Amino acid sequence: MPTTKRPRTRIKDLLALEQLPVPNDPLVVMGWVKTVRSSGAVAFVQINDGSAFADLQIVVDANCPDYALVQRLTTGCSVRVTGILQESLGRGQRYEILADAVALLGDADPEEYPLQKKRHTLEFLRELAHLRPRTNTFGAMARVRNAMAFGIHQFFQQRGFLYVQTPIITASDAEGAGAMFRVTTLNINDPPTRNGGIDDGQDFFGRPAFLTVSGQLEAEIFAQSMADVYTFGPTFRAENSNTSRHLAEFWMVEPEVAFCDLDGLADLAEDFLRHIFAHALQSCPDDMAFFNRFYDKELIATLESIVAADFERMTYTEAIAALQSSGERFEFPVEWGLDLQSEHERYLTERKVGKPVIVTDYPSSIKAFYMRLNEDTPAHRQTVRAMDVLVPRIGEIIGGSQREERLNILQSRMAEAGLDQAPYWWYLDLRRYGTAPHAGFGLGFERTVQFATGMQNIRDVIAFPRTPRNAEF
RNA sequence: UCCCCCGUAGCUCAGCGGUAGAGCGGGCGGCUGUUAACCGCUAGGUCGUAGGUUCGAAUCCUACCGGGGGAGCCA
Repeated sequence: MPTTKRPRTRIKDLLALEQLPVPNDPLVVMGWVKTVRSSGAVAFVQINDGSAFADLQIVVDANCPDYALVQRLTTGCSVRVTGILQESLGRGQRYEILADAVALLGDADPEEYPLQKKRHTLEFLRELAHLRPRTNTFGAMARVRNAMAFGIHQFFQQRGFLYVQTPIITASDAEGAGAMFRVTTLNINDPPTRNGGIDDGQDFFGRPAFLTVSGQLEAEIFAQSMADVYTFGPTFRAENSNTSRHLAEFWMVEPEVAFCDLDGLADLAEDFLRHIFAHALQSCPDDMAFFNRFYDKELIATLESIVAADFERMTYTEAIAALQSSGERFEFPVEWGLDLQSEHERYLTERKVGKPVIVTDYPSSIKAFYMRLNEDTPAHRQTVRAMDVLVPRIGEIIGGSQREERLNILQSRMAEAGLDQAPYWWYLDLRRYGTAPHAGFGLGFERTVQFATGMQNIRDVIAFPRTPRNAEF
């Protein structure tokens, strides 16, 4: 087998060339075969290396010593190709490679290889999480997801935010944000007992430990010293949720900002979403065009309008009034004090205003203890400085609040919620020593990728989805 | 967790009480600077699993398993 010292050229870089290179020396490209069209005179092999949405067409004529080999290539094989870049004689692509040599790196038995050169259902591909990145959809998804993750860091870094890594294993519970996964080294078949129960003192940490449901409380610690911080990492919910919008393991972005109130936080959330959508559109135009064509014809227009326009803002009280006067018939009741249901959120963002909506100042009774209590509200209509960012089709994409920085009010709110203050001693200390106004939000990364790609099911925007009874890969 | 729908060839589906079908994909052959090429031939199935009803079950009933959609919870 011939070898070469020449480095591999990425398909993306070849296709981006303004003109043919001078001198036009032989290049080496490597990738996986998408499709082969062969004949008695000439064969065409389309390969993809993941660097770009587009495939590269390899032309192999009878002069090529590997012509016979190419006749046997099938979808899924990996190959190394040496050849000259030329303007394509056919339509459908600008450049192609005229092959001098083709080497088979890895075979893929066509009788067994499950991916065909045609569309598969997303449900089928979920069973093939190890091969689906080779498809157009999941290659595009991987690149857009990567671009959005980069855009998130870029947004915060440009604004001087500090990226902090909060723990994945935690002993605290962020106010029952959801059922938690227990982490233990105890022998679950024969755990040590004490006083009739499991002796947690003998567990690894000397106490019960869990996978985190949120990095918020730890991010607040850093906001109370570094002022502008964000986290971006995995979080875990052991809820038995079987929907197209929930995962047991998902990634969350959580900025936490000192000396910031809810209005400032809403501004930040709006700028943030606009930045990452603009970044996805700008850095992955081919992938976004693909999603627009095959998954949501309105996708690019919707994202561009979000990038261009201000979000609508209304208070919870205004939202309730709007719902009550809408003339719509809702399945769930609309009444001040009740939480907004999915159907209500979707009405507001899809029908009422037709763009993202930020709803603020929810009743304190339906929100978490750490959200800042509004002054000047009647006792029976107490509200907190909370906000939800609602977007069409997904519903809630961001939830956040200004935090309660006043120690006495925070303590009374915890008491109302029936929370034991002892485990939160450090959280309360932040209010005892140099407390400062601050605010933060959480953004579900997969839901944001869902929104940006038009993918209907959250299991198709993460490489290895974790859902109830599903952790194969 | 609740409600509804669906499990038939490698994939996508039809068949809905009476001898298991199509398209695509695969194999073989042909043809062509082709574009998820095209043309011909061909192989391929314990009809999700286990019970039940029936002379007879892919088809009707029950349970379980798996998948999907919606709801709740939320991000």
